[in-house]
Amino acid sequence: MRWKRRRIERSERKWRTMAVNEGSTARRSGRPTTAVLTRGLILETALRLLDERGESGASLREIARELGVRPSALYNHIQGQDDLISGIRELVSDRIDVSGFAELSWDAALERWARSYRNAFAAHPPTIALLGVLPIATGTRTSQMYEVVCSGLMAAGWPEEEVLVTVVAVESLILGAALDHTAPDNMLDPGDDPEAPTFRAVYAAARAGAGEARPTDIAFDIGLNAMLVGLRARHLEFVGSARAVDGSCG
Amino acid sequence: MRWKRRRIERSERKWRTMAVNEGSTARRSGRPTTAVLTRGLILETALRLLDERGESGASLREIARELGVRPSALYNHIQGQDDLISGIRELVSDRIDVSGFAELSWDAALERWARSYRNAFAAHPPTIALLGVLPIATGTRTSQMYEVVCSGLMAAGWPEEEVLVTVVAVESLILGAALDHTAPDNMLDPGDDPEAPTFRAVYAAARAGAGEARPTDIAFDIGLNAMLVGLRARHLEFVGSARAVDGSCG
DNA sequence: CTACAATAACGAACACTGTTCATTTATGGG
DNA sequence: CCCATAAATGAACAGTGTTCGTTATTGTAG
Repeated sequence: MRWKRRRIERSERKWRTMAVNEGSTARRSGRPTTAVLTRGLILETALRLLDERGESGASLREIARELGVRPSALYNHIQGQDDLISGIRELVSDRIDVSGFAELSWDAALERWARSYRNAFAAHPPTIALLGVLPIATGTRTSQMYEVVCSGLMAAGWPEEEVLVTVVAVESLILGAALDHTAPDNMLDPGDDPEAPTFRAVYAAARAGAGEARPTDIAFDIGLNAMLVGLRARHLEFVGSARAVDGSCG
Repeated sequence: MRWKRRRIERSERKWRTMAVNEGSTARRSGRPTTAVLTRGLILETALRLLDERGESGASLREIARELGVRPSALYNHIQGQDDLISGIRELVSDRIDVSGFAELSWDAALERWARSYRNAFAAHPPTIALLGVLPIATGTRTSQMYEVVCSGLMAAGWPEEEVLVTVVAVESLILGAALDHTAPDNMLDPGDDPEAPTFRAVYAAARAGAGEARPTDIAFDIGLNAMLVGLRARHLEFVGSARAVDGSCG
């Protein structure tokens, strides 16, 4: 006990000496008494900066500055940039709602899942492109999400070899829509291009028809509904169409 | 004339002096006799490097090196990186096939357009994410593409305020699918995750069921077909369903 | 109680990136 | 014939991710 105190006293003396030279937030070299960083803290900070400042605002140096730490300190808790991105993706994936598969019909569940999926990533634009490319680690919550979705479709009678491609198809629409949601509202603005009169008229009509809502949201609605109509029709081919067709042409 | 010649002779002497010190491909300062760069040449080189070496291989410095030029020389022909990306997008957009709208029914034309659209960008992965975010310049060939597609849908009887959102909906699927096409084949591989048995079974079945084809291609087929089914149904609501329904229940 | 390994921070350096600017040289129009 | 303009170089700047050596603290085994 006494020895420990003595060591601490020595440290405090040194620290006081540094504190004179540096600002109050500066930290001298060596392991700090109480840990400053955590993998979780780094990931949450990264995601927050991503939201607040956009893609460029979440560099390792920015994250380090926000945490009051030198960039190299981050490497004690994360492998590197790829690892950081994977972690962020897990954070975002956590917000995807798969509860519908336990309560609703397969198509209603798929719709709820798709909407929350899109919203989760639309809220964090820079992660979209990254998500599509990096392999998902096994044993993660992302893996668990796919498990629930696939189980739901299987239980509803979809054939085994058809389930995954169907999920991927819907996922493509979701990610594309999330990407579109990221874009500025005037991305497709044809301006006064004289060689694109129809495009111009159609663009104006879309903006007017949308009213309060953003066109990109309406587009996702239309796309998702259209795809669900098509999938329901396809589902009938597998599950037996007898009951569904009966009565349609009474 | 004499003045000119004398200047040239001086230049040549200097050049010979340089040539001793440097390799044969080195170029001294000052405007070269025959221009080395062109905006078009830069864009094509960039796209080629993008394909050959992936996203990271097409930095300004890499492009400059490939062209035997210093990075700063590029700025005489392009505004900067954003301008470079816009130019590349135009190059890729050029390969999208809109010929169907002059020959086929609206849905068949939309399908042809969608397939070539996806293929064009799937061939150049890194441009996908960029495309979704940057505004398109007016008066470009991209703008012209939208003109043709929108005109086609208008002519088929789609209501004016519905055309653009419908196009955007299909485009979302296309870009999402192109993004998915980029990902490695084993991206969704659940490995031997014991907590995801259905996911594993479904993954194995999808790979087996696909045979030669890539699952990502099948997923796009399913998604596009499903969406077209839904859009045809929606189209009937606008164009009047009398003729189409007649005979379906004879 | 004390050595000692592991941990977690700093700080300097490296190899990149996009971009700007002054300089040098060549071309083409008044 | 001259001079503005164009097109290249080369040096510099601020930024990036990453690695490495150093330093100080902690936990643990002898």
